[in-house]
Amino acid sequence: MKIDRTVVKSLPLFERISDADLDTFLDHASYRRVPAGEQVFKQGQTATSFYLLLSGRLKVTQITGDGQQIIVRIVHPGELFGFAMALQRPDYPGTATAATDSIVLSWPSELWPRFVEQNGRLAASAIQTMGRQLEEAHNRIREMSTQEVERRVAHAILRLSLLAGRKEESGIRIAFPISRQDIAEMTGTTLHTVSRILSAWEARGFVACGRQKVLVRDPCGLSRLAEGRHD
Amino acid sequence: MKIDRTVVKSLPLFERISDADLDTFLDHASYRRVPAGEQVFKQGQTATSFYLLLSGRLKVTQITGDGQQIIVRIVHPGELFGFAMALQRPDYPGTATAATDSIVLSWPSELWPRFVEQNGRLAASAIQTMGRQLEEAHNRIREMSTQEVERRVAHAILRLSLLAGRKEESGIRIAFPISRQDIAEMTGTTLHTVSRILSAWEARGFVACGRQKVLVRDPCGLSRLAEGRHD
DNA sequence: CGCATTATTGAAGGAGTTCAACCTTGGTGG
DNA sequence: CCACCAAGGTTGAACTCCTTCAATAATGCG
Repeated sequence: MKIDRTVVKSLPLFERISDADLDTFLDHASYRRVPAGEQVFKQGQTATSFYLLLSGRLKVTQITGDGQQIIVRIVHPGELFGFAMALQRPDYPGTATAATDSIVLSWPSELWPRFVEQNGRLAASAIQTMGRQLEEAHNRIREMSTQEVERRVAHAILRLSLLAGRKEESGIRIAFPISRQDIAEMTGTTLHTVSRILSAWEARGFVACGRQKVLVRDPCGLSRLAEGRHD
Repeated sequence: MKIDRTVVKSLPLFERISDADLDTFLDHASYRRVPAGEQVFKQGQTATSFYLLLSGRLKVTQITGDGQQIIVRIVHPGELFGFAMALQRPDYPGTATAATDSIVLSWPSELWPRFVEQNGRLAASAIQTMGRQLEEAHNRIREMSTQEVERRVAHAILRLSLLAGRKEESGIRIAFPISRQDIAEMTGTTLHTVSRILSAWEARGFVACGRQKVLVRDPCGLSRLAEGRHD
C-alpha cells in the first residue's frame, strides 16, 4: 500500500531521514484502521510486526498472573510501539488497545534490524525514542517510591493534558476517553481513590469530569499539587 | 590509552562488532579506576562522556527536590551507563557511585552519534541494552503497583543474587556491599520495613545478613515468596 | 427503555510509614 | 591494641494513608 510521505515526514522520528530512504521504508509498511476498543496486538502473541501510531490514541497494558492490570504507557500519534524484537523478545510484553479510533502503520519484525543497521539516523532516532520512554519510566518509579497518591495523579493528569490536551474555553480537555480505572492503573492505585481525588478537585474547581472525561480548569493549581504544595 | 581488546570483546554489547571497528572505538576511550564510595558523575552535571563498566559495581541514584533518594539501577560489569545524550539531555539525570572498587571506560559524548550512525551493529546492541532496561523499569512499575513490599524485596534480592551472586558453600552471596537503605531505595519502601523483612527471613532460614551483606540460603524459598505464595 | 458499564461514597481494616530509642559493627586514631 | 564513635541496623508503638468491601447512583449505548 502506498502511503503519503508528507504525513509521516513531519514526525520527529523521521525528521532527519532522506526522502529516498523514507520511501523504501514506507513501501514495506501496512496501513490499518483500529476502531476504539479493538486491540492491535495482545500480550504474549508472537511479535510479527512493529508499529507506528499515525492518529488516535492507544493504551498499552500488562496483566499479571493474578489478574492485576497496569497501563504501561499511552501511545500518542507519531510514536513507535510494539517493537518487542528490540528487547530480544519473541512475543509482545503487553496489549495495545485503541482508546479512540486509530490508524497505525506496521512493518514485519524481520525488517527492524535491517532498517536499524542500514540507516544510522533512524537508529539514533529510535534510541532517542526509547531514551525518552526510559526516562519517563524512571520518573514514574521515582514518583511511586516517594510521592503520595494525590501528587502522582496530579502529575499523570498534567502529562495527559500536555500530550493529549485540546484547548477549550473553560480549560484543557483530555482528548480521548479515559476512565478512573485507567488513571488508577497509570498511577498504581485503585479507581476508588482516584474517584475520591477527582471529586475533591472538582469541588475546589481544579477540574471538571464526566464519564471517561477530564477537563483541566486550573493547570497551575494542579501543578502546585503535583509539586507537593498543599495550600 | 591502549586498552586490551580481548577483555572488551567478550562483552555481549560488542559481540558482533568487527575487530577493526572495536579498535577504533577503544582508541578513543579513557580508562579510569573508581574507588568504592566515589562518584563517576553527579546528577545535574553536564554530560561530557558516556561510560562502560569494566569491573566492579555502581549504584545510579536520583534525588528529588525534597531530598528523597531512589536507586534507579545497579550497573553490572559490561553495561553501558551515563548515555544521557541518547535521551537528548545535556546533563546526567542521576548520580553514579561505586559500590565497590570499579573500573570504567569513557568516551566523549560527541562521539556517541558518530559511533551509532557509523556502526549499525553497535546501534542495534545499544537499542537492545536500552530495551532490556526499559523492560526492567516496567517490571518494577508493575511490581510497585500491584505487589506488597515483601514480594518486591524478594524479587530485588533474587535479581541481585542472579546478576551479582557468588556461590558459597552455604548459599549465594551478593558480591558487593548493599545496605538496608539501598534495598529500600530499590523497592520503594523504608529501611525499617526492609530490616523487619530480612529479620523475619533470617529467622525462617531464607537468608543470612550482616552489615551491608546479604547471603541467600534458600533461593527456592525466596522465589516462592516472590511469586506470592505465603506458605 | 433497559441494562451494562462507569462512577460515587461511606465504613472498616490493614499494610506500611513514621517516630523514637537503642543496639552492633568495624574502622580510625590516640 | 584497644577504645571510641560514626554509620548501619534493630525493634517497639502509634498513626495514617490507602485499600478493601459494600451498596447505591449516574451515564449512555443498543
